[in-house]
Amino acid sequence: MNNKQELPWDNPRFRNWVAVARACHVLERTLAAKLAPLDLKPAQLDVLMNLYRHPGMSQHDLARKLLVGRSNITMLLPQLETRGLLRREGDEKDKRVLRLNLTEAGEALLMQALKVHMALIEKAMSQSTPEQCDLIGEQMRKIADVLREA
Amino acid sequence: MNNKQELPWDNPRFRNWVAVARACHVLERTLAAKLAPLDLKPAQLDVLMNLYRHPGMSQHDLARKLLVGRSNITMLLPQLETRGLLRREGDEKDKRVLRLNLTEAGEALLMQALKVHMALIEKAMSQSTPEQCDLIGEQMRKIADVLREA
DNA sequence: TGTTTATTGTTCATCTTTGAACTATTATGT
DNA sequence: ACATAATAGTTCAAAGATGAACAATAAACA
Repeated sequence: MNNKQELPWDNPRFRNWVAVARACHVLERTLAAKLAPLDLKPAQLDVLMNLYRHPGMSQHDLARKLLVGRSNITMLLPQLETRGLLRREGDEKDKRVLRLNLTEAGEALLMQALKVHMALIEKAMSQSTPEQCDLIGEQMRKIADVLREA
Repeated sequence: MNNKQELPWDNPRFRNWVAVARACHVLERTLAAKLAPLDLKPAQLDVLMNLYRHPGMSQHDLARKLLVGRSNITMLLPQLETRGLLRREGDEKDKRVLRLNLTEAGEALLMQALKVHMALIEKAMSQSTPEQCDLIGEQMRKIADVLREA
């Protein structure tokens, strides 16, 4: 009666993915700790990074990039706007959308935070050779693609 | 004056790690959706999985395994205990600790949830050859080790 | 033994995240 | 043009996660 399916823990794919998830979790927590002195959280850093790379993007686009709901963005932005790290200005052609841009201060803080983030990732990824590192990135991009259609 | 450090996005390690983080995030969200019919969240599944593998573990040990605070466990368990998925019974030798065990129902639900989880991971990891998959797991375990000392 | 220090689990206040309902605006189709 | 759909952003209540402070128990050690 006991449906003794092959136990996942005997499956390499399962074990290896668990390792991926754990590594992600640990790095995220570590990043949060190292970012604390800048009074910045990982989620906020993600916002700054995306605005730097895509100036003038809308909140909707930002939410999609970050894989979170729009309401999350609405709650997240005021903190950063009040601190003078970004500006929200209405689009002239479409009065529904708000265009987002980093301020000088925002860009400056981002650069500081990126040093921290970068150092952490260096530490993590320097465990691998450049070839291994690229292979990992490539496979992960495939995974994200394949799952987004699921 | 502008400290134009090498921009992270030009750095393969950075780009590749971002891919890892995204893949994790997408899989987590997808898992949450697929687990909804079982009225189970990823965090709860993590609990059941750990109790299955380590019967009788304490809340403290569970928290460490899951990389969360003890209070998190305290808030998480009553839901599962009320549903009859696990039992908490005091250790006789050390009256501080509570020993955790799955019930029959908990084990049954776990098996169902594992099918879902496993299918998702299969889909994700089947993008890679077994060798690539093992390499990924190996590197990720290294990363987790190296960061936990950070 | 008796006192101090550590450990386990809980409580509580706070902060995030989430999704559904809502408003305002634009697009679509007849 | 007009009615209907879709879209951008907000609000709100509920659920989750976090860390500090706390009670009970155990360990260390003088």
